[in-house]
Amino acid sequence: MVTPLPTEFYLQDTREAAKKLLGQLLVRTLPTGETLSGVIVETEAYLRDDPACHAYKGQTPRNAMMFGPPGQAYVYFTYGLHMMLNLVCAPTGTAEAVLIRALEPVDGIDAMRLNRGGILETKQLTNGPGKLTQALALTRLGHNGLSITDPASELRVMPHEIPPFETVETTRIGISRGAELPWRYYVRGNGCVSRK
DNA sequence: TGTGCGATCCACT
DNA sequence: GTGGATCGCACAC
Repeated sequence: MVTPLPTEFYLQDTREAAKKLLGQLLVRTLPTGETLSGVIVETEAYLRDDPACHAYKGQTPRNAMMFGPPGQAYVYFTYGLHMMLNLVCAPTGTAEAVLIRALEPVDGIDAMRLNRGGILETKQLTNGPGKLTQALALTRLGHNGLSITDPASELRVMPHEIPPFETVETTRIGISRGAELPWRYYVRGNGCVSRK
């Protein structure tokens, strides 16, 4: 029986966790019992004292989940349209997280295509943070605060092996403050990465 | 109580 | 390559 990555994984340095999450398997179980999954191929780290971090200015009802224990999902809504999936890292109260930006679909590709509402190439299903939450049917009300370490959880990160790959470190996307910090990581050459 | 803007995506040029 | 959609939150008044 394979178990999810343990809570301890999320207690290491958040940038290290962001790097090591590349190649791991994000698994989503639907209420129907159907399983959707994808390999994590792109992440970004958001740290305390990081001006781009939602928690930079202190705790609010919106970002409260980031201040909670590590190993749970922080799902939030932005641009009036999109959901973002983050994994909370560092000890309770620290408020650091890893943004999951892209997946390579593995299981449940037909269901993902339905959730995305169109005939799309497989790599188009989850090659962006707003797209992958839609493909996996993640919502703020339903999944914010969900454990990702509990084997019975609807959403969890499973240890996974993929062929050796090169990790690219670069600057983060879509932010104005702290934009110069090289805390975005992706699998070089993977077609599902959101943007070069 | 009002206003500005954001860790984006997609259609259209 | 560019701009519109669209809404919750933070902060100013």
